[in-house]
Amino acid sequence: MKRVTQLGPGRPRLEPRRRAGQTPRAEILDAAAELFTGNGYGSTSTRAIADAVGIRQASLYHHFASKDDILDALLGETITAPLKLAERLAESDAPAAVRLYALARFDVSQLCAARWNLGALYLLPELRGERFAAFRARRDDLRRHYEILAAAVISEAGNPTVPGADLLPFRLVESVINIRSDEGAPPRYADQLIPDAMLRLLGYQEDLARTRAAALKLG
Amino acid sequence: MKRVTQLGPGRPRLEPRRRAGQTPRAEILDAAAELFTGNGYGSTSTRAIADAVGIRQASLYHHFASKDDILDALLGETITAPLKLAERLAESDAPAAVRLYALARFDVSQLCAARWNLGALYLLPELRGERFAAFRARRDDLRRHYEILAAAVISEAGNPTVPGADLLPFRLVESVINIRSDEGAPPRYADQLIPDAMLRLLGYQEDLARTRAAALKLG
DNA sequence: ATTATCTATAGATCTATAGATAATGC
DNA sequence: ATTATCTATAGATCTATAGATAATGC
Repeated sequence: MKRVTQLGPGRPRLEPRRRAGQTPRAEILDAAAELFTGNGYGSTSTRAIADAVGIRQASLYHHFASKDDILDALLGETITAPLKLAERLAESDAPAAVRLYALARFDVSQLCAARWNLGALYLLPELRGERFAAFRARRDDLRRHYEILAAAVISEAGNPTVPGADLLPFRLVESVINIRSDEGAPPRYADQLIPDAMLRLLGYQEDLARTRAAALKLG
Repeated sequence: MKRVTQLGPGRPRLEPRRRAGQTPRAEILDAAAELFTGNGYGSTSTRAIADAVGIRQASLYHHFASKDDILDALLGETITAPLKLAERLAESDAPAAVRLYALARFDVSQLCAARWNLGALYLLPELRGERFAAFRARRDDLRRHYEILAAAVISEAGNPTVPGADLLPFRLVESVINIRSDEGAPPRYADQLIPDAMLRLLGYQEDLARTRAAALKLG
């Protein structure tokens, strides 16, 4: 009879599988995400991660060369999809407000729906090092996409607005991370509240329901 | 001749003073703030703090019982002044928009001017524990002051706005922390950009220059 | 043969305590 | 006497490596 703990080659584990994920790599990432967001990155030991997976501490090193590599893999996952959408939207000829709405809505939905609030790790001082330069560059890219779209919305709307307002849409999206962290859950209807709020802030006066509908077709 | 390293009783240090602060306690807090915001909380050892101050690791324990106590003292400092102002403004009979403007402007100015970007520590998962319950309660208080003022602005302005918008002023203030972290410096004129933006978001249509002037008299 | 795990451990930390020492201040 | 520092160290970690073992798959 086949044991549920055994999915392929390799010496069997002493403990049954207990984490989300079909591969050891996915199990490790799920456990690390829970611990990093729950107890802190620097305060989480490789032993704690291994214990949460149900393997020995040394076995982690078969899948990741270091704790940094685990963090990098987790952060990378969060940025790939929105960045890809941003690049696709940059090619679109839809109005800037519709494209910004689509990007923000997608990004907010992902931040709300994710199993763990990984966005809370973006402010980690540990990310300053060379090790995470590639991650920072991709995140900067995403931020620039927001700023370009925001500037275009301001210009297309043609209404007076606060100078520097183009910085704020990206930060409004990030605010979902803080709300989720403080209140234990994302705000209700965040995927509507945040995009609506950012367009109003940019001086956009058109009908938001229509803009939203157009954005949904783009996404 | 009196040595500069000696400010009072106690065995002399082996190394000269080098940190901001007139007391050992202040020197330790300054060094810890630099390291916590630069390298991460969990990744900063008590030895690293002591080295940055120029004392022995064990000497820290004469001033703080644990690393947690150092973090708590740092966080407490950041919240005291804005909370005090919020309590004073709650008594005022000025229009809600003026009071919200005054609070946000003060809070943003402090976040921008602070020697270290301590706000970046607010998302630390380490703060979830019982140890930091008092800090969390004070921060929740401040957040509620923002939400009450924001709801009052929406109601006084009487213009249509996005449902849930009352959550966002507090988050716009926090965005200064993220901008400072990502760009290395606070946004120019943040103390005007952020309060202006939040009032517009709440549907406030009056003249912002006049509101700002009234807020400055209140502060 | 390849893979994923295991056991064992080296060497480097890290936090916190005990107790000595060298100033000031009464 | 009081204070702030020092030296020394116990005991508990923590990361990463070396090498053995027990599966699968060809």
